Amino acid sequence: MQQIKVAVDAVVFGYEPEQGISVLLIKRKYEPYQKQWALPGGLVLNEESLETAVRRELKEEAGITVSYLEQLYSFGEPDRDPRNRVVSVTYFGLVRPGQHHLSAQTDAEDAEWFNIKKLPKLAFDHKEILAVALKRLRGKLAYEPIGFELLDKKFPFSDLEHLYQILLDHDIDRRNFKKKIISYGFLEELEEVVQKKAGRPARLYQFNKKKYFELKESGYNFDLFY
Amino acid sequence: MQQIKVAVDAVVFGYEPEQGISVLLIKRKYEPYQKQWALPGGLVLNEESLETAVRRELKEEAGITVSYLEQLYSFGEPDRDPRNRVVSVTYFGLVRPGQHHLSAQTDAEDAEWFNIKKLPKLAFDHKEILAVALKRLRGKLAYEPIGFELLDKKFPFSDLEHLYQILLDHDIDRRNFKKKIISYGFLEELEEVVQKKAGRPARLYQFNKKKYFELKESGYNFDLFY
DNA sequence: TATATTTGTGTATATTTAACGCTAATAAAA
DNA sequence: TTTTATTAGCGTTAAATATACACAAATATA
Repeated sequence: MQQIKVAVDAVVFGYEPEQGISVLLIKRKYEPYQKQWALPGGLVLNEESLETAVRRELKEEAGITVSYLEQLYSFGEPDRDPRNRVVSVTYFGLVRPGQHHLSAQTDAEDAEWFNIKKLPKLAFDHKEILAVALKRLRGKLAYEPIGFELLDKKFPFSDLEHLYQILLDHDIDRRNFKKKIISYGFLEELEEVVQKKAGRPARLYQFNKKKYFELKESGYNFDLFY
Repeated sequence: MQQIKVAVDAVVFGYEPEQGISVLLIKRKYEPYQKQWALPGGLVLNEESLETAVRRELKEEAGITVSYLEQLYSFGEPDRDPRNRVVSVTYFGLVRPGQHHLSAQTDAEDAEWFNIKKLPKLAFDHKEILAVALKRLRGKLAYEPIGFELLDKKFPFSDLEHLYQILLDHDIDRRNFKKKIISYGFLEELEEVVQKKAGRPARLYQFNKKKYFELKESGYNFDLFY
């Protein structure tokens, strides 16, 4: 008789120009790893799909709705949970800054954003899961315009620049970067401008998903290593 | 009380210059979908890791050992198995031609290679799983030298050419292709030659994993769309 | 009013990719 | 044994793409 439970866990990233990239963690209310930080997640209900389970947990534990969600990897080592065997199907999510605020926790004692460079000790094998998620984030950024899911719907070009700089962890040439992104043709320049601090006001841009999918269908291949 | 079972399934591809790309299928011995073709796989034992489970099933059902294995995706829709809910963690495998021969079936009535262009009707949601695997195969081929896992250890260059041609489904320029592959520097040209049918004998090459990983570490990025 | 800060923009050079066809070596057929 | 068919092996040029690089415009702040 098989004695294995199925859970889902989510690695949700957020970004703000001021703070950089953060990941959503919850503080566990119960044993094991009581009061330690962990990825949001939990057991899958008998009748719900895996994705539904993740979205439900994110809502319950942190009151959050993601703008992007995809399956990441499944972790199933026999001893990854000290209680009993649990296979966890993990998901990779992104939220926009406007959705950043956290609330409504049930199973969790607390939910907070942690900068990915200042992480606490994590429960279970969640450190490993997070490492896989970060690798996916960096990888995807290079060949899919996933970065837009981390920005507001309308954003100044410099936000995008900055996002790539910190994710790729090196400076980029502003002119060449803009040239390349613009050449893909899935960004719309708006009339509006925004004033952040000092300096010249910046035009706002928005991502056009429809155009992106058209390009993708026609076999275009996005490529932003740099 | 959670009532979900955990299974593994494998999509294993093989390649032979004559036949092209094939996938390994087994004929089911028992209900449901009795006598239909399906992907090899089965329930995970309580104490074994997921990967161990896949390798065990491949051995039991088809007597095969893969040269490459990685996790593909997890399928968990509540109704994907008519008996009870089963979450399947699927794997993506490749075998070399020398390992192609099949044998030793227990749960399976039969095991056979099917050309990916001439597939039978499949049990469960296995058609969908296969589609994801094919997408992965084509995708990976373009940015990782995974093709070598489908060839013999020593192979003439034309085998590699041919493999890419049928996978990418269009002609490639032989000269440019060779130039590009050679430029990566992870192929070794051997003294040996081989005579296939008519025509000039071909030099044999072999893949040098060590050099490949060195290149990869140093941040090289393989790229073979074309 | 001067200074600091951020946005916005073009060109020249180097590198990479793409297009292209003939000769060499062998087996098979005449 | 000669001819024919088949596959392997190889270099150059043109086009496209990527890279390096610096100053002016618009605003807030001192």
